[in-house]
Parts: sequence; structure tokens; C-alpha cells
Amino acid sequence: MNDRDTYVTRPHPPGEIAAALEGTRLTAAHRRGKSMWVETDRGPVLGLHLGMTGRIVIDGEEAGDRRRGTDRPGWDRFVIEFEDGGRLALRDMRRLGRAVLAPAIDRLGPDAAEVDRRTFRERVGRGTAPLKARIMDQAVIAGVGNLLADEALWQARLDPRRPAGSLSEDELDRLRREIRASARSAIRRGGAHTGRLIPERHPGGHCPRDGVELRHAQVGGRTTYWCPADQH
DNA sequence: ACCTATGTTGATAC
DNA sequence: GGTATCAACATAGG
Repeated sequence: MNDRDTYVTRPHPPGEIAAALEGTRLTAAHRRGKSMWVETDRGPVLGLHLGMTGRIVIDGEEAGDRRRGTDRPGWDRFVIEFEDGGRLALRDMRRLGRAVLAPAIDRLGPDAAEVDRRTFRERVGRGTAPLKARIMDQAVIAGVGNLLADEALWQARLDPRRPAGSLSEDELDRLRREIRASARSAIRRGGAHTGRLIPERHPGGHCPRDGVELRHAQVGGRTTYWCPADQH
């Protein structure tokens, strides 16, 4: 076990996670939104999060998509070596990922790909914050990041700047449907970058539906692209 | 060279 | 409590 990277294991001191995990057996793996965690047969729970650029690497093989510049072994920040020779690493260029004991899963909302209609209406359809900020709040629903938010809002034809509390039930239902579809598609195909809007998500990009040039601005503190013609 | 951008999240201040 | 802003990181590109 190597947990000496002081940043991805914050706030644990070096060696603490190793001491808790050595000699245990990993018995189950879970995911909710962008958070993952594994259980052990002696109690400790290990939380894993990929941050922006993280990948899980099993026996040298990267899981998920394999985009440019993600694959240097030198970026392995946290590594578990198993007795049978297996190896699990958190490979993360920017080190914004994390590996922690007892992750605070209870602070997450329901998974964005699974949330039911009633729960979605109650949790998302309130407040004055921009709609995009609301769906990206992991305590409201878990799993929507910056790219997936732009994709789903575009699919649902909703303006990201609208106050979340201003949506009708029909609009909320439409948004839930597109978030679930986008999240499931991203999981199946290996990333939100496989969506339809995302390739146009750059200055000068155009709406794939009507060809209108996309607008971009900061919404909820994040760079946001949307079609001024059909997102309301 | 310098400034900006970036699939995220948390601490902090109104 | 809800909302907005900024820092933490490492690299790429104009």
C-alpha cells in the first residue's frame, strides 16, 4: 500500500490509510454519483473519488475512457497491492481526486441516473440559484458535473440561468428524463464527452439542432454553453 | 513569458 | 440555510 501522497489522502497523515487497510479483504464496491467506496471484512470503508482527471487503474489497465494525457504511471497517487499480485491505483495528473477512510456518503443526494420523479421534483425544483448550479449540487442529486449539466440542459431545452424554483412540473420531469439519459449514456460510453452538445462546447460552436451559435458565460461559477434560440 | 482555460469540491463570507 | 466566490492541483494552449 502506498498512501504517501499528502494531497489525495487529505486529511489523513501518511500511513494512516495503509494501517487501516493492511491485512483486510475488499468485500464490496459501490458508487453513487461521482463517489466510489469499497468495504473491507474488518470494518474500514475506503472512499475513492476521481476529481477532474483521475482514473482507476487495475493491473495496469485503465478503467473508463482513455483520453489524451491520462496514462502516466508516474501519476499513480494511491496504490493498493494485493497478496495475489493484483494492483489497484488512483492515477490522477492533477491530484484533485481523493482516497479517504469513512467517506461522507450521507451528504450525497440520490444518484442522478436513478432518482425517481417525485424525489427529483422536490429536491431540484426549489431555490433561487441558477438551475445549472442546482443540478450540480451533489447534495441535491449526485453525479452531474459541468459537461453533463450542459448536455442535459440542452437536451431538455432549458436555460441554465433560470432560477431552479421557477420550473413547472412538466419542465422538471423533462429535465429528469434527460439527466438520467445523459448519465446512463455517459456511464455506458465512458464519459460525458460522448454527448451531442459537448463537441460544440467551445467559443464559436453551434447548436446541433438549429445551427445557431452557442452562447457561453459563467453560470453558477462554471463555464456554461447553451443555445440562445431553443433553451428557455 | 504570461495569462487563461480546465470532466471537482470544500471552506469561507455575506 | 442558501448562495456566491476562491483556493487547492498540474498541464495545455494562445
